[in-house]
Amino acid sequence: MHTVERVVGPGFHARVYTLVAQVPPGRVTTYGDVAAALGSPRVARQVGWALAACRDDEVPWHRVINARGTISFRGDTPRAVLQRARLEWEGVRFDDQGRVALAALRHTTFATDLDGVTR
DNA sequence: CGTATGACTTTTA
DNA sequence: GTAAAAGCCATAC
Repeated sequence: MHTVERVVGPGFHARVYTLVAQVPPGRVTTYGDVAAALGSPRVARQVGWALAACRDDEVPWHRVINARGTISFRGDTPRAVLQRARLEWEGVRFDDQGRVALAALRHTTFATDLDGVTR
């Protein structure tokens, strides 16, 4: 199915994919952590933007949530439901508030391997 | 090239 | 604890 033709377009996306892809299953990370791994904790928005433009099934975008430990969705409810379903399917438990144990599942150990990526 | 928006974060009240 | 405002950078028009 179509492979990703242009993963490395803007460049930023490539790094986001790499970091997110390094997040182990059953674990979650926040946009800020990914942004911080990229070098700037303020680019969290761009991280979300990169994931929004992401159509790569190989990228566990569902493992990326906001700093509140909840799923971020700005009008795309189906997407949030899908994300929660995938996380639950991986073993992530949600509380009554729809939040995950961010303190325990928060993955901040990123190995910036930009070997195969532009750099 | 300039303006507007955005799957966010953080600070301050 | 919640609420509102400012900040940051990239994509889209």
